[in-house]
Amino acid sequence: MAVQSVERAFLLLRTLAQGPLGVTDLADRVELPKSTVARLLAALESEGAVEQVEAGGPYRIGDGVIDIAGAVPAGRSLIAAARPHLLELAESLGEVAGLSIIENGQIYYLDHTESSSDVQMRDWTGEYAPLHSVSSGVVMLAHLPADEQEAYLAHPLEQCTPWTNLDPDMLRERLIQARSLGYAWGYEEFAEGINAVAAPVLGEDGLPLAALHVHGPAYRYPDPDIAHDHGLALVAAANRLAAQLTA
Amino acid sequence: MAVQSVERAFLLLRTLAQGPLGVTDLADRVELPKSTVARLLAALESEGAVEQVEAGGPYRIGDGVIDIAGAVPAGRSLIAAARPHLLELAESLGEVAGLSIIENGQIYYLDHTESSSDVQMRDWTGEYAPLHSVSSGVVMLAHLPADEQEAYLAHPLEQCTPWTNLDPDMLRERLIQARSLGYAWGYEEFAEGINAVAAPVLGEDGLPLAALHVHGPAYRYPDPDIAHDHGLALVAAANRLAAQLTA
DNA sequence: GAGACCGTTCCGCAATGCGGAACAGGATTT
DNA sequence: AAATCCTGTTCCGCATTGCGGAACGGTCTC
Repeated sequence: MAVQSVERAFLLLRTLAQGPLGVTDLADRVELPKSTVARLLAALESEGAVEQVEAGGPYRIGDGVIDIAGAVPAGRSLIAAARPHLLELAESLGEVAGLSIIENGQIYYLDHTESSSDVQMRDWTGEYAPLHSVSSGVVMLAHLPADEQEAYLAHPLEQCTPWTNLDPDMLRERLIQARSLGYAWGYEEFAEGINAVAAPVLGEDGLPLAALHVHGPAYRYPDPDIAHDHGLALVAAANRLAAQLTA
Repeated sequence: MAVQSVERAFLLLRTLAQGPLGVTDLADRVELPKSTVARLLAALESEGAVEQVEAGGPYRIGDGVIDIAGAVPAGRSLIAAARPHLLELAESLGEVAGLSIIENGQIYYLDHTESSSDVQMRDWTGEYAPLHSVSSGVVMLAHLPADEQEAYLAHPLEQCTPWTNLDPDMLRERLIQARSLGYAWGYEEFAEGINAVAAPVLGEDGLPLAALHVHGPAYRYPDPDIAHDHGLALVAAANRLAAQLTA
């Protein structure tokens, strides 16, 4: 049994979210006595959660709720929006799918589907990776302005595995290719035994908002016959997510 | 005396708005017993207002609050989002700061900081001004599509003060300059004795959502040595607000 | 002037929320 | 391996708090 007053308070808030209402009207809709509604509204008003449009008149949602909601990290709604796309990718491609953004000049993993394969793999959600060492980083770097790309390539690059590509010229070539193809593969450059394909989720300005990727164990992923098709699947999913985010 | 449970529930929500916290930590910060906090969190969780990041772990703000806030008309959240930026501008530049949008082909002032200077100035919140006569209008007009700019310049322009610039060719030149600099100054063209600098808050499509401005009395504002710097400060604040709004 | 309807306020009552204590589980330390 | 610490969760006796019916003041309509 929850706290009745809190339950009722949120009932009032959700009802007011549909549009401003007076005490009597609100009481009718939520089927509570006017005095109860008035008292709860007074309490919500003290918290800034509701406000009267004019003295003695209808109530509406107040800045108090907006301030609380506004403090929520933007990435949280991105995760919610991307989640169905990740599940679809994981289902159709048969490997783990993930979502990441650039944060502090690195890849930050926001979300992953659960690993359902026989090989139990580590979940990188909440972790960071250098841009150049993962396909997500490569595809997002590829869509940053040239000066930002150069600034990144000019700073010391981390050798994550023996296969991590550190040569700036080869990396530049790789960025060009990623931009051209729309996706990129990474082979054991960040973690040994892990390969991944990624595509960028672009904003209307062409800058990368996020990246979607699918990764699997290097010993069986990818089968060369499917590498390009998986790349295209990532591009398609990323484009669908981008369209949704900018609608 | 408000409803204690509602008061406490919102205290928890505001505290969680600062970042996810566990029950014990939260109880310490709000100085309530753990069982009280746990019960209120359970109630808020039932409403979707909070959620546990992981089972048995920290709590964070939930979609229930975001959904309620999301139902609020956009202008209301724009004012809330812009407010801290206005206060910061007013504080750092030492003059009144304001927020406006284009409404019905005119500037509509949504909000202003309070005038703290020795010269008491009028508050234009809730009022309109012709686009060409104020720097806010100029910077937003500058970022509208060319056909909309031409349509505006083709219609009769109001002479608000003897200094109001009405020449279409000079106004076109001014729009080009505003677009190039990112900000614009207006000298007594709307109200005698008032100068203002403004920068546009642009959406991801490059179209103006709003404008931030700072204005002061013409006899002392701006000091020529600081005009460019204040312009840049407006640009920086507008860009930060834009980033926040489109996250 | 009477009636209708709104938001607001009051107050007796008992249901609800409170908070101390205890519990279960996981992590850390010895 | 055992003890300790700390977390989130649950329980339950108690009394404070919230409830809701009734009344009030103000505004609008007829």
